Amino acid sequence: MDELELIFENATRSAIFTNREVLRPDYIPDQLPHRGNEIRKVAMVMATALQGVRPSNLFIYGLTGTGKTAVAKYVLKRLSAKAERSVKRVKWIYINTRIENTSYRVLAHIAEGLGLKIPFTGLSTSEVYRRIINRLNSDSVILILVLDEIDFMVRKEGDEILYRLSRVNEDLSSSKVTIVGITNDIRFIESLDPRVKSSLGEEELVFPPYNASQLEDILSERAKLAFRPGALGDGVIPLCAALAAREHGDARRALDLLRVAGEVAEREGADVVSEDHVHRAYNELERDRAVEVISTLPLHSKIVLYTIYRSVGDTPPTTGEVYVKYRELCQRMGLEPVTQRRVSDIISELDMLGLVNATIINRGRYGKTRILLPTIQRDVVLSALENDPYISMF
DNA sequence: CGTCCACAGGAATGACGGGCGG
DNA sequence: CCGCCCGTCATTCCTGTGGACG
Repeated sequence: MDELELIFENATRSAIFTNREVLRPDYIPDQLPHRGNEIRKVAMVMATALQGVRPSNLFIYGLTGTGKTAVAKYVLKRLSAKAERSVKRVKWIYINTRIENTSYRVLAHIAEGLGLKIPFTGLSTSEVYRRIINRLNSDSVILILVLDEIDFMVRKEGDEILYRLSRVNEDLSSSKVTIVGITNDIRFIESLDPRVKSSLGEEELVFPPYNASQLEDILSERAKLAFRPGALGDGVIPLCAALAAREHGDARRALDLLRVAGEVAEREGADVVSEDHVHRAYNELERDRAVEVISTLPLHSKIVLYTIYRSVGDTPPTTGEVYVKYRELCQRMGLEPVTQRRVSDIISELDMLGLVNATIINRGRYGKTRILLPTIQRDVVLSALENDPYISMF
């Protein structure tokens, strides 16, 4: 066997995985462990469609990786399968408004889902809306619209499409439309126009985060499909679950961790995934995330981040101290520094991105400030910053 | 017990570049 | 293609605040 043949063989035949696709975030399993209550609730709300009655609009809230999307898709898939054998026709369209992030694209997506041909530009949004209405009126169907990550669209476009969609039934005679909104931002609901809020939230459902033992069940379930028998070390799944549980019980993170751990093991030619592989996978994921986030930061945010991480070892700096160092650095780099007010906002942004930990403290006579603690390994941050041509010049 | 520190963080406004509808 | 709008980064001016100090 020649060298290339060997490489290709190794790529196709894994000592670790039988099917790694089932560990990817967009995979929808047949079983959704520990979401029985949620599945039942969604199903009960949606079931009226089978009697030809419009289901109530539903609002689903829950942190990332709590199974919101998976449950919604799962129930609706089952529902439409059941409906094929009933009198009333039920149709559902899934839209991720983080991707279809303008009202035009959302409407165009709906129109396409109804079998209409819509150019990606050229029509006004009201024209697309009109065509959707016409189509629905010439048909008799219960249409369930799933708007995932609905907060993204509203942040960008305002809630006027939601208002329009929530009242679409007033323009319809034979067909009916139900809206299922999904978000992980709880404050988002409060920011809505009260009319939209009451209409969209006819039914509400909160998805609690998974705890460590529930994550273990989810991982075990998938691992059966993903890994070769015996390819997983004993402590691997509990460890992945524990690490992910620490980060708000995010099942997606847990699955990523398990998959990457498998890939790390595979890369080194091990035939069993060990706990050590999990730790390395954890670092790798954290590193990737940090590099990704840091590389897209504006220049001055990078400089502020740099001053915070450079001073590790001394006592944790306050906003004022960081600002002084930041100004020095700007001068050395020949850049105009931004104001302290702006740096204050930059620090808040870095805090929200999880790149630093900013805690407000009151030192009485010595004022109120924030102390900045690093949250990530220093070399990860510094090497990510090196990628910036400006910064690497020092 | 009132001051006053060292900022937090809200509001208004502006420069700038990119995308979109007409 | 052009004007307009919108998001982002930034400034200016501002009011708010917990508690050590005198």
